[in-house]
Amino acid sequence: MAEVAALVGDPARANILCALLGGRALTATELAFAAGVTPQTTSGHLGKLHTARLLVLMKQGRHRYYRLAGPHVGQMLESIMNVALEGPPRFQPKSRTEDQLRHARTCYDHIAGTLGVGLADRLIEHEHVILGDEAGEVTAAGAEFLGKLGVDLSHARSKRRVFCRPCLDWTERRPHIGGAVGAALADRCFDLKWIERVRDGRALTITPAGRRGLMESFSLQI
Amino acid sequence: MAEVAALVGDPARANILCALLGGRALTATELAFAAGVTPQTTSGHLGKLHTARLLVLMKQGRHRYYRLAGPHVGQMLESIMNVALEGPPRFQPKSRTEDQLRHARTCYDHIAGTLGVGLADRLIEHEHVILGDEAGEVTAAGAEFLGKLGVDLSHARSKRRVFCRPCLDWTERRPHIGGAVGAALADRCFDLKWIERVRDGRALTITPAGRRGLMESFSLQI
DNA sequence: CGGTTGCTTCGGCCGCGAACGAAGCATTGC
DNA sequence: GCAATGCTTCGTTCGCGGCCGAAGCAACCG
Repeated sequence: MAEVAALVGDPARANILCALLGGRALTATELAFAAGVTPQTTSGHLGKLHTARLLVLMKQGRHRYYRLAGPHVGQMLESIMNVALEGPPRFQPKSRTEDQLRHARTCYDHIAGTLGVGLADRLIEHEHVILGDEAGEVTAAGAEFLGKLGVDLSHARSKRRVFCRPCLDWTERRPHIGGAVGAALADRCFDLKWIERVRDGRALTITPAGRRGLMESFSLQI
Repeated sequence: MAEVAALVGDPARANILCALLGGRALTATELAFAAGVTPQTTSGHLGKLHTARLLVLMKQGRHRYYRLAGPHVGQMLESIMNVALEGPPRFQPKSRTEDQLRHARTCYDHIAGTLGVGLADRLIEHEHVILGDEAGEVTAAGAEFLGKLGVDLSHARSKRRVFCRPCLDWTERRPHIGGAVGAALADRCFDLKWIERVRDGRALTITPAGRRGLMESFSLQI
């Protein structure tokens, strides 16, 4: 157990894992950039994370794509973040990308940040979703609403993962929607080109079409 | 975030935190024994864990009692253990206390191990409790059953914490019952003297009275 | 008051491991 | 074929941090 924690406990590796919280598989070089160290150092870190089975590897040509080994790893990282937030206030320089992250980002595979919390608020307000402390459910009205939006709920329901759960947002400190429903909603937003990924990181931008769509469907002013 | 993980990443500190997962407040010397290092080294570790607010301190005479700062810390530790279990199989020597832990132990404030999973199984089997992946609920029949046993559910319900949730058992690899319900049930078992703590650790022994009671109330053969 | 116990602070030793430079393999492209 | 790119392995340096011995406080006890 200490070994796993020690792996996350190194700043470079923590950066790597956070970058992978975006949910996408990234190459070793991209991760080297994210970690802020040279490729050869990164390679060592990736090797350790891989043999400890925190990451899985996909070889493709001369690229090596690394992904988190599964949701349990993401959940662990989130819980560590939560504890870190309860800690003494830390000095953290504000930056451009930091603001973007606060605004909208992916959280493993669903939407977080101001946008994620806003979506959750609207869905709860209209009783499309009921969100408890540890789990949530989509109402009949919510299923219809999301269905009209084009979100594939039946596919989400068939998956072997938790259908709907709250996920504590580390910037807003309020829950957004995770689980299969959160992932399906995020997928649909990508398909509709409402949101787009920024470079290699977790940050998202809302497109003009997204601005319109969110206003029409969710009455959400960005 | 890396700082928090690094704190857990040291073997001595990991031992301290695991010992405190028992839910009780322990003195610095007891924790030194649990960690396997000298008191002065332990003191340094406790200082760090305290300033990082993973632990809280209660001074009582010349003793200093340390406790986990809250359920979020316990939850983090559990999630790290879960990931550690998914990792490559580790060589772990079997010991007497290890067996005791597998058999019955506290998990922060509720019952885990063979006993904890057995209790959960029986409650689910009789539809006294419904347990999902991320949350659970006590049925009307279950409330009556637990009430007759003397478990104070109304008090548990009034608390500001999650009422009933599954907690993945790291030895049995199946869920037992956590949350306020799990804590209330454990409290009652202590009151009835069905179970007793072993020394300073998390391990529990089942008393002869407990053996009878568990058989009569839960048809649980130990 | 000493004496004991519980815990912390100080100082110095030592080892692990993170970091990078350089070189070694693969894969792709011209 | 040669060169470029992507990534890893090797070897070395070096600094952080865990560890303990000794000493310093603080609280109880006679």
